[in-house]
Amino acid sequence: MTDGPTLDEKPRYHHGDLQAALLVAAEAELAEAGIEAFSLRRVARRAGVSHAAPAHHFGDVQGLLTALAAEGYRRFLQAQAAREAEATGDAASQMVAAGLGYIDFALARPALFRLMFSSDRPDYGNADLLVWADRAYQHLEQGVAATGGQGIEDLGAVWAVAHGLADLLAAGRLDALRGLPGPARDAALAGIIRRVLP
Amino acid sequence: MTDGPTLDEKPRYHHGDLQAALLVAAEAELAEAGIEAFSLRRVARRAGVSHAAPAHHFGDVQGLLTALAAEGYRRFLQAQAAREAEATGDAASQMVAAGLGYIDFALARPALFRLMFSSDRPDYGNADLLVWADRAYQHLEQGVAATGGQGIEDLGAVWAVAHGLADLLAAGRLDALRGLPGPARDAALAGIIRRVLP
DNA sequence: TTTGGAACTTGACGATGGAAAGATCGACGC
DNA sequence: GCGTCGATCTTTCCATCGTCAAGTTCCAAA
Repeated sequence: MTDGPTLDEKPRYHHGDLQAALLVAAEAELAEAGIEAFSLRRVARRAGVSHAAPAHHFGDVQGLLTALAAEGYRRFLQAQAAREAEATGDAASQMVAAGLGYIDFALARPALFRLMFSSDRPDYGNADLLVWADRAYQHLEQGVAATGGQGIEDLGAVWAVAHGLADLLAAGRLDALRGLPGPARDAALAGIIRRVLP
Repeated sequence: MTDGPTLDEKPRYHHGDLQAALLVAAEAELAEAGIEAFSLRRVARRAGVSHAAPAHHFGDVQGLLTALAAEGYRRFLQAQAAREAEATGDAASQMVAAGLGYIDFALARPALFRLMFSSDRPDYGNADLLVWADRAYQHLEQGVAATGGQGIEDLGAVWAVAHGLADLLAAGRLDALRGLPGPARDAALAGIIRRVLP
């Protein structure tokens, strides 16, 4: 990972760090084409490599999309952490912040969000993906517990609003809300999330 | 549409009602394969017709999926109406019932639900699809207004919980809730929905 | 320096969606 | 009854896709 290939190297037979380059290319492809038009061969072209090269690192398309989804959950947690860092320390505010981070992520990377939450293509038996998805779930669980929530009903309520807002906004179904000026939008979303807190 | 072809007719060159037959086949294909593996040629085979036959009735895959999505919104409204008919007449109970119908639909036809809410493939410029999607939106708007809701925040709150619950449950992400015995599940879901009512 | 394995390429296969061109059929005018 | 014309459906062809098998290039350890 350290001292990777610089930009002005002459083309070599061995790429150097194809695995990472393919992930970058795949994310770009996903963002531009969406999951439903995602093409492995285009990803390979994007990375300047033959169409069969990805197989060696990821097995098949599913392998690549699985790795991408796992990476997605990592960023997903980062987005929530970023909002939480800006919020006051009480449990309710932290929970609201996590929800806003959830929504931030969906709006910033809608195709990746869809890959993670509305696609059959990643392999949810994969250990790495499971770990990161589970980490995201546990983060939610802890946040709900901190606000005094108990049981699946409290957890489901918080998850559902956050996820529902994220999914609808990312799909362009709640443009009246999305179109609000930044702070007003945040306030409106925060107000909605607060309604379901225990 | 009346006196359509009976089951025991000999195979004819002209199908009789291919348009309808293709929609039925397409829904089966969608339910079995999902959107991401949906194959137009398999739909044609299912309907006992050449792979190019659908083109004449729907143009291309997008046309067929668009028609399917429009049909989906019709059923979606029916599912909500069914729950509303069983509920008491006060506005809040009606709103909760609509939410339960929303969830019923997503659980009964997850792939169709995903086509309608998480796919780029239908053509949302299509007039028929727009009409039905809009009808569903208006139904929600009226329900929220009846409970005294005003503005995008009240509407967004109700839509988000219902949609979030539906999407997460359909994706198998809230199995602890889904696994509850029928009445207990309904009660839990109703409790969650009530939290966001104005 | 040799050599074995990892990284990558090339070429092939079956499946897909769409376009083009031909075959069949029903309905309407005469 | 008889054409004929447009709608319906089939056949054939093409580019693209994902995967597989076999070959090539390169690195690094022995």
